[in-house]
Order: sequence, then C-alpha cells, then structure tokens
Amino acid sequence: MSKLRSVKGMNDVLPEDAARWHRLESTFRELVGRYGFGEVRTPLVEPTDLFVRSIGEATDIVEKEMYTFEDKGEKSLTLRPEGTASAARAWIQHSVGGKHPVSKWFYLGPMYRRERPAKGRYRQFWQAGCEIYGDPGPYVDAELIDFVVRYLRALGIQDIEVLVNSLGAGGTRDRYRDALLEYLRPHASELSEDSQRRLERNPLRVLDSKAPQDQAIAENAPDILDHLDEESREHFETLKSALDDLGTPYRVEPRLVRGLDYYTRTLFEVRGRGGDLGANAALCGGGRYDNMIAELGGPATPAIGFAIGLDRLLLVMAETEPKPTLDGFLVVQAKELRGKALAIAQTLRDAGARVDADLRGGSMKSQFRRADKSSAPFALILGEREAAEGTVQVKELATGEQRELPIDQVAAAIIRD
RNA sequence: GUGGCUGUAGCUCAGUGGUAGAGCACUGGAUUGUGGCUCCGGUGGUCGCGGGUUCAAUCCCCGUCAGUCACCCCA
Repeated sequence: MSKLRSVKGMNDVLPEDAARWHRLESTFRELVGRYGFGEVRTPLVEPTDLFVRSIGEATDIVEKEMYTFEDKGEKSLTLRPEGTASAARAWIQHSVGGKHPVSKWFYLGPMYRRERPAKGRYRQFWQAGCEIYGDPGPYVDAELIDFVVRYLRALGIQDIEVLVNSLGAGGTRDRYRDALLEYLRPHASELSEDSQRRLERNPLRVLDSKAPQDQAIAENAPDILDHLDEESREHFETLKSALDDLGTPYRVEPRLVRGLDYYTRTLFEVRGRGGDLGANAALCGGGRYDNMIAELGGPATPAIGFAIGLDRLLLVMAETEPKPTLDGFLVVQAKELRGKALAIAQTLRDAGARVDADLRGGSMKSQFRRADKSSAPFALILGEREAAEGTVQVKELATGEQRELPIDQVAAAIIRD
C-alpha cells in the first residue's frame, strides 16, 4: 500500500468504470443539444468574492466548505463549489446579454466542497447543469424541470420524486421570514439544538430539519405559498399547469428551501428513491435567481438553472450493457514474429479496426486467454506459414470458426456495425 | 464539524497473544500452432500507519490515517 494517495474525498475513475461516466456525459450532451443549449467552460478557480456575493455569506458552502487560498498573497481565490456563479460571471463579463436576449448554456465538470465525504458526497464531485438567461418564465421553468426528468429516464432512472416550491419575489422572503419567526419563537425551547441555532440565522432551514421534534413544529408553521406576492403566485400557478400539460410528475413542497441565498420564485429538487443513495438522495437542485445577475454587477436579467450530481446518478443508474472495445486480438506463434505482428496491427488500425496484441512473448495458450478477456470477437493468428504467405487466421472466438484471409481483407472482416 | 462501525493477498473475506489462510483473480503446465471447462503447480501480505502493554502483538490499549453509515448540509 503506497503512502501516496489521492486527496481525501477525491476519487479516480479507472478505465473499467469510465464507460458508465461516458454514458452519463454523452446522454447529457445529446439531450442538451436537442434543446439548443451551448456549452460554457469556465475556470475551476474564481475570485473568492464571486461565491461569497452570489451564494451568500451566511450559507454553509461559503462559511465552511470552500477551498480558498491566497494566490501568492495577492488575491483570495476559491475552487468553484458550484457552477451557476461562474457561468453568470462569464455571461456578465462577455456582455452576452447585449448580443442575445435569451441564452441557454450548459456546463459539465468537477466542483469542490470541503465536507466530510460520504456515499454520494465527495470533495471533488461532478455536476452537469443548465442555465437560461433572459427568460422570466414560468414556461421555461417547466421546460427545465421536465428536461431533468427526461434525462434521468434516459439513464434508466425511474424511481424519482420531483419537488417544487416558490420563494416568491420582492419582499416575499422577508415577510415570510417574519411570519415564521413569530410562529417559531414561542416554540424555541422545544426545537432541536441545531434548529435553535438556525432560528435567528436562517429560520427557513428549520422547516426541512429531520429532527422529529422540529418536524412536529414545522407541521403547523405558516406556509410560504400563502405569503407570495401576486405576481409570484401567478407564476407558480402557471408553472404547475405547464408541468401538468407536459405530464411531468411533481409534488408541491412548501417546506423546500435549499441552501443557497440567490434563489427567487421557482425552486425545485429531484430526489432519487433508490436504496443506494443513503442520506444523499438529492440528485438535482435548481431554481430561479432573478436578482443575482444584477447583484453581481450585470444588467438586471432574470435567470434559472439547475445542477445534477453525476456521482449520485452513477449510484442509481441502470447497468450499462458491456460493449466490445476491440475488434480483434493478435496471437503470435513465435517471438521472432512480434515485429511483423506489430506491423500488421498498425495496418489494421489504419484501416479503422480496433486491434490489440500481447507482445510480451508468452505462449499461444496465454495469448488466447488474453484474447478471450479482451472482449475482442476475433483472434487473429499469425504463424510462420501465415507470415510467409501474407495472411492471418481469423478465428471467431464465440463459435470457434476459423478461416485464413489475406491481410488486406482482415479489417473488413472483423469491423462491426 | 459531531457520533457509530470497519481496515488481513489485486478483489471478497476467514483466523489466532507464540513470526498467516480460503475462494476468485494473475501465472506455468497437462495440450512443443488454438481460448472458454477440468485437473496439477506457482507468484503474491512490514495483517492501514505510529506508539504503548507483554518474554512475545496481526490479535489487547491509545493515537493517527483511510473507508463507510447517521447527523449537519447538499449535487
């Protein structure tokens, strides 16, 4: 066991697992393409201030989970803990709003949060997300929620729950906060320790506490949906009927809050119900952030986005059918023929075939064993006789059928599809 | 960040206060140009790391690191 290890909570993906990752990514890229989203690639590192101002100073992410460091003592930088803030920064920086009234962006990449690792939660984790700038909704809100459901289904993930809520706009949040505090304060001593702390700092969080005594109190708490301003109420009603029209299943969850400060109006979360997720069932979180662009110094622009946790999808995703990664595997009779075999392999590769060989010089038996395990449907046998005649034996491993072919006919014989 | 559990071969795991085992995997052979099955053999471990108790520790104690589960929070 080497003492050199990957950093805690940051994991390798080895070739045997890469196919599942490719499926997550290619399915996402394919689907996103059908909606006209374009990819944005931002740096992994941003000025710390970007996240403090967008995500919110008093959030857990900013308070204790960011990888922050001084760049040569000149500037505070942070490894991005999420993608929305970076994308917004890029959108503002390049004045994209001036060129396009509406832009649809997606991103896919690693994010960093210094939390205690657990199943489905890592310090480097992968998110795929979409952002739409310039459309105030609510139809685009519905479209985005529906997108997530379709993406998960395309991966064979059916057992999910879509939760939606609205945080309103303008003064809704503050008005509701006051009403909630008024209700909670008399119960303060009955709340869990955590919630007592949350009470003054972020009382909305008390609502989604898992402690039984908190849930009992939250049960009768005032409902944020009763405090929505008129415009937000209409927005939410239209969103729900748009989802109904799309046939997207959802449940209204007035206690859904989420931990980022920038959300306004539409808020949603998709949870998996597979047993493999443990306590980290949130597969996707998103919502509208109509004020953030302006707060970061850009032109007042409504926006909405979501992020999907790819590591978690991997835990609940259906098994991927293993596909052969090779067409042929060369088996060489004598050591002296290895140079010749290498040349043949190159010729076949030039012709588009996927070919490998074991050129260590082992017995034919061991080479056949490797051919078997390589997933290649064909073994290509090169012996003295074939070498002299410019041919190879092409043996189909599943059936045992074998025929001799001139080298220039081999590629066509073994390439599938 | 708090609490619980775990840490023996590449993998899954047995095991004992007296210097370590199985299955699978890998590899050689039975079959000197032919795999998958079978049989026989072989490689591989500072028993996570450090300290303590002991004549002696993989086993007991403490610490530490890593993993995992729950909480916190979130993707």
